[in-house]
Amino acid sequence: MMQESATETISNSSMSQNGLSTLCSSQLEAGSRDGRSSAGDTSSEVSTVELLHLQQQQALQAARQLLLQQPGSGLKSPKSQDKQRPLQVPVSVAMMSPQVITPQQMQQILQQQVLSPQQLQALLQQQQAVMLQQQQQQQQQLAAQQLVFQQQLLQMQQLQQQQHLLNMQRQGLLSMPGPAPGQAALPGQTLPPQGGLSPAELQQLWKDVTGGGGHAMEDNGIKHNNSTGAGGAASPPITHHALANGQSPVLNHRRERERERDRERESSLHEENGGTHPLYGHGVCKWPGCESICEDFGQFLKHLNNEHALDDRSTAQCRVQMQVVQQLEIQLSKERERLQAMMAHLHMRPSEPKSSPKPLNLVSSVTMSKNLPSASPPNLPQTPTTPTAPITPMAAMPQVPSVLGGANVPSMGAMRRRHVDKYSMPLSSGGDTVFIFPEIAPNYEFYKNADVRPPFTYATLIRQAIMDSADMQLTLNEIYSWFTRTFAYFRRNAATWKNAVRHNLSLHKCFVRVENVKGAVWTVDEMEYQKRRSQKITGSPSLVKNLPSSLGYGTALNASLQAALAETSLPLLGNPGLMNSGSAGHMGCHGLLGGDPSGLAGSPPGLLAGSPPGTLRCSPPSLLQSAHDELNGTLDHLDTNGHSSPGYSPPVHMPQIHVKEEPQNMDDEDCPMSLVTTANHSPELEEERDLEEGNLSEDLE
DNA sequence: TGCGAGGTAAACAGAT
DNA sequence: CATCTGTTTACCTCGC
Repeated sequence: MMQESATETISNSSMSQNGLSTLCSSQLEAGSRDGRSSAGDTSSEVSTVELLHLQQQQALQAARQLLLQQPGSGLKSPKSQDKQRPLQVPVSVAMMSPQVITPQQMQQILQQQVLSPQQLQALLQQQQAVMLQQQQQQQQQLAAQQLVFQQQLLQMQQLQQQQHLLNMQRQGLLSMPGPAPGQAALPGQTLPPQGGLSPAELQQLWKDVTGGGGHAMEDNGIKHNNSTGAGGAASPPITHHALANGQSPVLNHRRERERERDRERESSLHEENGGTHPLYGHGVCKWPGCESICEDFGQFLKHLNNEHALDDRSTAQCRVQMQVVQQLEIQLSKERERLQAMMAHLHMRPSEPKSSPKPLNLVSSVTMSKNLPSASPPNLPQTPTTPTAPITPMAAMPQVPSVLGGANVPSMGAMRRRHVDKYSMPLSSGGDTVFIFPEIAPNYEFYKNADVRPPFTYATLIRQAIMDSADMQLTLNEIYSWFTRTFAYFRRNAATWKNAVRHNLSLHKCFVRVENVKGAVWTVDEMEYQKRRSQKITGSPSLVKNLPSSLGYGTALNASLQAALAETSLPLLGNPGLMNSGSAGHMGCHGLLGGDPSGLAGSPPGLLAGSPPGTLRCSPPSLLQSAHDELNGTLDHLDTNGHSSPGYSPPVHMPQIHVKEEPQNMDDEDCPMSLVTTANHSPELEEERDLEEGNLSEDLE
């Protein structure tokens, strides 16, 4: 819930517009059929959706027929695709059914594009013909005026959508991590399970596009598209967005022109912006996959114009980015649906009526009533530290009323967001921060960019920081840097939270100060930490008492139990061997279907309930799904003594080994959670003006 | 109601 | 002397 809420709030606007646009498209089609639908006619939603599906099926059929007529066409069945001649199917599928496109297909599309432009054109024409035929058969009257009106409306909304999408991209909200070695996709970019691209795959796509893949591009559709002149080079030959819905190519062309105008306008706006550019930060070009160093803004502009001009490669990169965004949007819609269902189940007010798209709202109507952020998505990364309009921290937190309370309100004083912390489990992966939050894991980027207080205790964060370091030890200043680097929230009020950090370091025995050559460093006494944690758990009678009934998110799923789960994997994190950032989004798939978390007696099924068995997948996991799955996987790794399966070795830095003090509870610690590795060196963070200086470079080492 | 956990503020001392 | 680091105490809210 937590995660869903945050994700929703981040991209709500985009999704809403997209959804509206899609709906409008459907209605447009329907309107041409029965001539009765209108933009505000919600009663036609079902039928139009069905019609859309029908049209997609028909278009798919047409594409298959066309391809089957071609010699060497490899379309026999979806299973018949092999890697030698894979593209015919992917292209057709990609155009007609975006949600079933597989990563391989996408890659093939981008890399090879076996279909010639003529074939594509023929395919489109045939698709259009089939659609028209279908319409003629079923349609008795055509309300021409309505059609025109709806087309206009559609264009408007398409325009808005594109604008917003571009904004989001440019603001880095949906930024694609560069292909830096060891860098993996962000949790927030985990892609949907329904055949979407995994972050790693998208990463590969970027590499392909930015690297050798560009040549393949030039040899295929894009170049041809340029020659056609329609929309210029920025118009991809296969506009996944446009064609995905099986809509008329004519309409798509129009949209492409609209987008082109949009891009131009945006570009000019940025150029007038005077030294700031969403693609430029900290002397580095933030164009996906670039990261070229630019001394100043002028040089950046030069670089941008030279290296990222309106050419085939840039177009392809832009297209991939669009794919990323679209996948995220699809995922967001699904997560939103799930959230709605969950909230409905819990008798909570739905955050938003699904049928009423709204601009980005970081504040859930369920719990938040103040500090309403006026920031739209584009503002989000730019104003994480804006004190006047802080993003209400708990807005993205779990929809548990007692937990939420506007922890970011400065006047709260000692008011706690007590258990919020326990819903989460920060993990680390040697170098790159890895957060596995059952509820908010995908929002790592969110916390990184938004002025939202992380729902973790200082102790947890400090431990995370230390475990995140290469040698499991940090100086105080490095801990500070980690805080500021990882959470936008800690880029202000430094005196307050730094004092709290010091206070916690001194207060908790689990933090051990070690005199080093360079000075004092802080380490984590893992046993002490676990001891403290287990005391928390065992000290809560309700934990055991409520175990049988903890089947949901209700009170039975109490804080103690959640704390046990939340911190389950913490000990593991320091093991660099477990951290393979390259497999982000895929790890944690092992043994996830085991189901019975016997090692954690009474583990909250409610927390795991979001994973219907049929929906579990290894690649790519959905945002929330992965968290749930990973939690399952963690539990599966437990034996009955609460010890984890092989893979965890105690941190060698541990100053003392406490053999005693075995956790009495069904200890769940030392269980590997799935490791969603995130790129942790986003330049956006460093843009914060009050960001603590220094130490940023040391992270890059 | 009491207790413990956690957050915040502050005082203080030693080191740099 | 200022700042940083580290310790300690006090007070607050919250959940149990």
